[in-house]
Amino acid sequence: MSPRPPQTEHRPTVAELAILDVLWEEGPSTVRKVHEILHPDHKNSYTTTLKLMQIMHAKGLVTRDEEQRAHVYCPALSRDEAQDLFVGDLVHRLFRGSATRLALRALGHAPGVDDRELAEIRRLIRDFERDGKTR
Amino acid sequence: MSPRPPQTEHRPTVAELAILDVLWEEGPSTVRKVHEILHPDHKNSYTTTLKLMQIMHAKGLVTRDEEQRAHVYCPALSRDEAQDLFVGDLVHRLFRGSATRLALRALGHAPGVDDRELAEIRRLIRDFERDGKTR
DNA sequence: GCTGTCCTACGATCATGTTCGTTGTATTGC
DNA sequence: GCAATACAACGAACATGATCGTAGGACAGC
Repeated sequence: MSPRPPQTEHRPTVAELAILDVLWEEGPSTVRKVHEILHPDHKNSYTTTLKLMQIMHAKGLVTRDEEQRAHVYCPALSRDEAQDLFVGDLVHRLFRGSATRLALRALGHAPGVDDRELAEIRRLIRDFERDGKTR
Repeated sequence: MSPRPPQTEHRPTVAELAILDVLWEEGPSTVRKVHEILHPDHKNSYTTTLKLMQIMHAKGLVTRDEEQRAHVYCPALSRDEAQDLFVGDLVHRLFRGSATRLALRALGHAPGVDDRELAEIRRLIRDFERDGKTR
């Protein structure tokens, strides 16, 4: 019922996000597994992935089980939480604080949604907001 | 009719975005003006803003008119273009490539759009995409 | 028990972004 | 003309992120 512990002070960096993505998709994983999925071509060194994940652990972005010799890592924040963090940033930095504008812009990127449909959704949203819901 | 020159190789950084934001809102501006708007409290030094804008010029993120002693800077990319750059990144990094998912998540942040309305929009989009438009 | 393999830990290095002080030059007010 | 002010241009310093090499310990197979 209590909403959540503080959960994270730091935003994940680009490289960290790539690692979190693997953990979100694959579930609890060792460094080895993450590394093989992320760099099957071995263009990056294993120790790079290791170092990154150690740093993430220090930051509190992941937790780990040290029972086995090869530690098992889990994400400390959900994909949804990360999405909210970055959506909030983007809205603030580039969309003058309007999440609606971001949504419409994103729909412009979506396949299968053309201009006519966009206009329809836009009208819908405008009507909703005009109704003055205060959540 | 030709879509556009290559326009920009580099993504603006956080500090650069703040400067671009001023240029987008205020139109062509001197370093002085940008700095006063960005740091009216003078917590940052003028030369910091200057340096940043010089770097942006070197990167091609802004153009400038050097006729006057105080050069006048213009953004080299529009807000819309910048939005597309970052929306594309975010969709790729955090939304498994689905711009629609980003849009819906963003609407979750929008004031005046409640869950019932979100569901309605979601259904609408699903229907659109089911129709198999290939743009 | 030795050797090779796999793991963690850690320091070093490099790239990039941000901040600021200094210098030199133009402009303005007196 | 001279002093004060405003500006551009650097270079330097610092912070952060990303990459990698090396060292040391556990563990397997022989």
